[in-house]
Amino acid sequence: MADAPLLNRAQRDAVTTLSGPLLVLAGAGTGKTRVITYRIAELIKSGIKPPRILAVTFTNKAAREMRERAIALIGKRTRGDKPPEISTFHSLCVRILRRHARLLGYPTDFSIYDRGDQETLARSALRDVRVGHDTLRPGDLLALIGAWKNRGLSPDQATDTAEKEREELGALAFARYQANLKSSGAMDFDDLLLKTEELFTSHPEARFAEASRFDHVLVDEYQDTNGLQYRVLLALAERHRNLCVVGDDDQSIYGWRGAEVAHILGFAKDWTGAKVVRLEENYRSTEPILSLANTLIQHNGSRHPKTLRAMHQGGTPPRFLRFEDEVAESEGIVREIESRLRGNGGPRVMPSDMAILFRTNEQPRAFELELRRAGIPYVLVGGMSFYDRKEVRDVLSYLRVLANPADEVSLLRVINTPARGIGAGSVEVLMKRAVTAGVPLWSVLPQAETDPDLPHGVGARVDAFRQLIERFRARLGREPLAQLATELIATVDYKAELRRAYREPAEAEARFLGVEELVNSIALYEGRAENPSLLGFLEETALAGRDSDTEDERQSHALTLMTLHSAKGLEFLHVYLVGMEEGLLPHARSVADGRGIEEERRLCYVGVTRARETLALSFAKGRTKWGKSRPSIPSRFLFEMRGETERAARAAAAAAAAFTHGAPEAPPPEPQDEKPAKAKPAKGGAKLVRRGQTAGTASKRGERKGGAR
DNA sequence: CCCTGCGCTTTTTTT
DNA sequence: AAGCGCAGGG
Repeated sequence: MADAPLLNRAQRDAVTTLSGPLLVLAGAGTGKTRVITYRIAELIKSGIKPPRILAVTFTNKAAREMRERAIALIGKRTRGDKPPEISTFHSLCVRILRRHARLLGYPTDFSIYDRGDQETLARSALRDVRVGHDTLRPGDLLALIGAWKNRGLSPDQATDTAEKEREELGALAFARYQANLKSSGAMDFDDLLLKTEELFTSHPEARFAEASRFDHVLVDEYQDTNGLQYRVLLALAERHRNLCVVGDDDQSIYGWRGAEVAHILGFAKDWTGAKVVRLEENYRSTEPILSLANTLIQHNGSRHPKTLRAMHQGGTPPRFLRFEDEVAESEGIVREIESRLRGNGGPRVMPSDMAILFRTNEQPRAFELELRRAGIPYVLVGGMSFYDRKEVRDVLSYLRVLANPADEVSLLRVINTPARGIGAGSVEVLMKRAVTAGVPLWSVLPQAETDPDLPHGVGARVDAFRQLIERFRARLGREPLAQLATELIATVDYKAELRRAYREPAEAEARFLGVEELVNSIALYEGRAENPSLLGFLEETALAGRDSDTEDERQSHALTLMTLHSAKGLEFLHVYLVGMEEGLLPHARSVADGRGIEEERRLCYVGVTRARETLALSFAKGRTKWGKSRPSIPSRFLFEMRGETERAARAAAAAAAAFTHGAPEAPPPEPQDEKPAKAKPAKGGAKLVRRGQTAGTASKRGERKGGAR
């Protein structure tokens, strides 16, 4: 967007309307980040003190970027002054809660439970409430709990509203889940918002104090605000009403997480006198790409009607690529990328100019393999992250126990890792003691030595473990954290544990590198933070684990692989949107109701509008799932984009038939001439490139199979 | 208590 | 294909 005019008329309007509620309906690529940062600068110019401005984003990465841009704009003016508060909803709430946790009966050093911890907790809660034979899966329970928390329901209220049996079971497990969180002195992601709301309702003075810290509130990606976030926002902004929200209803892709488009659609009603500014001039994409996006999104019924105008004329038409299967898809696309990197057939391209976008986290596998073979640097955003690795989680759990010994999920994880003779049976005995006494597991460990129910010798081992933790705990804050962590890892001999668990020496070594990397990140944190503390480090890893500075650094010279959800807000010169198939995009689980399809369509729209200069959409005729190959039907969106509504309907019908009968042997989804690869280019002239399985492809595949064994 | 191996399920997106 | 839970032998 470097070549956009300084500010166009609408942008200027949004930037200079300084007070009262303001809704900026900003289409994709219309410069909304620019509007927010310029607005912050304008507010400061008008005399508002920077720290009295709060800007809220959805990801830490977005917050970091906005902070940098804002500082670059206002730098001189704020010398010596505190900067504006720019953070995500979650870190904002953590900061609020740390100040008032005691009022809610939580320790100030409460732990933050991420998705992995939530699953552990969900699993154990389900074990406790199991009735009869059918039970929920942890993932299903978490989805239920998330929905309840979003609506602000307590476990009791959830029980009252439960209708189906699985909901009753879920509500029961919810009660356990929440009780365990509480006794662990821990909050999950939703709790951070929920407890903030609770704080604001039950302690008006705390709410007043927090709301009084700001005169202006700005919110990015407002279309993805859920009920909890909305209510926290309301509490912070309702006094001064200087609330500026920026978003695009066409890019609302978090409905499954409770995001309500209603919030952005109804903003003018919720905030009387709200001014509305529309940004419709797109500075990102070339005209053919944008027209494809416009055609697609017009198939959605419930939306603010708007049409983006391309400021960049000319450009190449998007291409549609057809492949035999997911392996051919990755081979074909990576070969094309290789040739682009060499500068064949056009200007030379850097890896960082390109992105491969997909719907689900299993899709990048094939691409990773090919990219590694080709020696092309890439970063996989999201998915199995560094912090999901077993060895990293183990060490983090040790650290979390040091910070907050009541943290039960972490304590249970490390109490016998590496194995120190405290088996599952003994842990169960200890747990019973804790439950009966109504105290955290940690608090009953001192009595283990004299516990008659523990097998001989176990009590002493439990006590040795407790003393080990106490010893390190006492040293917190007195010496560098990285040093403490290194020593702890050595004392428990975690390296030996890895050698035991991974018989392949190379793998054990690689795993230990992960541990060392974690220690490095602690050292980096200590160097960077103003007031380094164990709590601060853990908070960063929990809230920002997936996007760190180092990740940013890597991304700056590598090709990006990521989900459509992660791609929101970003842009790339060249985009490959892969796996354009029924069941994948739209995803099978979203097809059930009409509303689901619209969100999938928006997701596709987000993908298309990430591209600046070129866009390729690919699909495979078949795809392997659990070792079995199944035929695929081209996505209805491919047809919709090209104005072939009739064919889109047929693809949808074929998909519905294939999914309901669930037959892998279903007849070929549609006659040969239905395939986009054979269809005539639509108006706007999409150029078609066919890539089937060639002899070269086949032999290459043979090679890899041979080589992999 | 610890380890191995068998069988069963798995189908979305994330702060 | 892969990860998890569980049973059975050291």
